[in-house]
Parts: sequence; structure tokens; C-alpha cells
Amino acid sequence: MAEAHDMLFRTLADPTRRALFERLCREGEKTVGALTAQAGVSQPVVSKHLALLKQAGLVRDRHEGRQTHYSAQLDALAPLVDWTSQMAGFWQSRFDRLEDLLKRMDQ
Amino acid sequence: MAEAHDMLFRTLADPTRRALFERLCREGEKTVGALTAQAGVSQPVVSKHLALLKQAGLVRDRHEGRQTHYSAQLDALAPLVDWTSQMAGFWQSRFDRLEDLLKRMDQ
DNA sequence: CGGCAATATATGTTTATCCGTCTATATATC
DNA sequence: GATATATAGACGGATAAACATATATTGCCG
Repeated sequence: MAEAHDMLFRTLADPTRRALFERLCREGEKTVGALTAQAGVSQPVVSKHLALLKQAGLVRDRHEGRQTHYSAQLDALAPLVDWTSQMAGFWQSRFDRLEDLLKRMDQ
Repeated sequence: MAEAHDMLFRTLADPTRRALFERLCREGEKTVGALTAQAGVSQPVVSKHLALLKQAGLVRDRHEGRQTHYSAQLDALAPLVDWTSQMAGFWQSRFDRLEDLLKRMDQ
């Protein structure tokens, strides 16, 4: 049962990796070189993190000449939103049932 | 810069721990014993995970006699929602700026 | 063609973190 | 004294992050 949530949480749990993703969200498409310049880690490491982000569907790559441009793929956050609202939903429905119960007890 | 996001993502990244939280969301308040019975791991491990969840603000505990009841604390998911919408917001604003630019170029 | 630039990928290694076990033990509470 | 939970220790194993380095690939350019 290793679902999408699992990979998402795991992928975003690493600070270096999440920082890369955040930068792509803030600043839009960036080349590996540009990302490496401010990532504080070596280029191979950046490439590896980008590969993982891509595997999780969080980024897309676009080749242009000898450069690769990466950009955030926001749709990939949907499972995260779903999960969150599902959790909130469970809570809410339990709350509703409680309210319901109290209402019936009141009568 | 180890913010709330960091702890949240890290805490929810572990499947066992996330499963505990999900169960508390779905089924409401549970004792450690009840959680242990279906967690597939030993009681000390369950207690440790609960302690981490509590540290992240994701659960609350309530002592009743010799039992401890845990319940999900949904407010703790707020930073997660904030982060997500922030990322979406960055994306959106970049999109807006692009639209703006195109509009001006059109004139 | 030759060579440099940008990136991906593979290696070997080190280090660190984390999860789990089992086994206490401390602390309440019943 | 038995029960429920928390906490701690020693331990093993898995995972993962980082380094450094090397190399393969591809594209650009002279």
C-alpha cells in the first residue's frame, strides 16, 4: 500500500529537495546550473534530487540545447490536498455525528 | 530555518506514524492499547510515534485513569495547507504576471 | 573533427538518521 | 499486585544524504 501520499510526503520531507521545489514554484523554470549555483550542494546531488522530484511528478523537465529546464508541476500536489481534506472530512463527519447525537438526545 | 513545514513533512513521512494519525482522524479518540492492537508494532514503538506526533502538534493526549487517550489535532495541518496554497499562489502570480505581460504586448 | 559546456548517471565511501526489535524500568492507577 | 503507559538502553538493519570522482551523453562552437 505504498500510495501517492507516501511518495509525496517522503519526497517533500527532505529540506534540500523541498527547497528546490519551492524555488521552482517561486521563480519558475530554472536550469540545473542555476539551481546548483544556490543549492549549496554539488551538481550530481541536485540532479539526483531533481530526478526524485520528477519521479514523484512534482517537476517537469524540458530540454533545450545542452541545458535542461525544470519547472514545478503543481498538479502533483493534488493528492496532498486530497489527503488533507479527507482527514478534515473524517473529523468533520465525526463532529456531525456527534452533533446529530446530541440533537437527538435533546429531544 | 527548520520551520513547522519541516517537522510536519518529516513527521507524516513515516507510514506507520501517518497510519496512526489517519486512524485517529477516522475513528476519533483512541487509547494507546487500542492503537497498539492494530498497529503491527510493539507498544513502546507506538508510544514513541505518538510522542513525535504530539511534538508536531498533530495529536493531543488526555489522561483518564491509567489510560491515555489520543486524538487528532486537525489545526496542526494548517501549515501544510498554507504551504500548499503558497506554492500554488506563487505559481498563480507568475502566471498572472505572464498574462499581464502578454496583455501589454498585445496593445 | 576536436574540444568545451551542461547534465545525467554511476561508483565507492562516509556519516547520520531512523525504525524496529527486545528488554527493562518508572509511574501511575485500579 | 496487576494494568496501562512512558521512557530508556543496547542493538541491528535499512535508508538516505552527502562527498568526490569519473564517465557518458549531448549540444555548441571554432
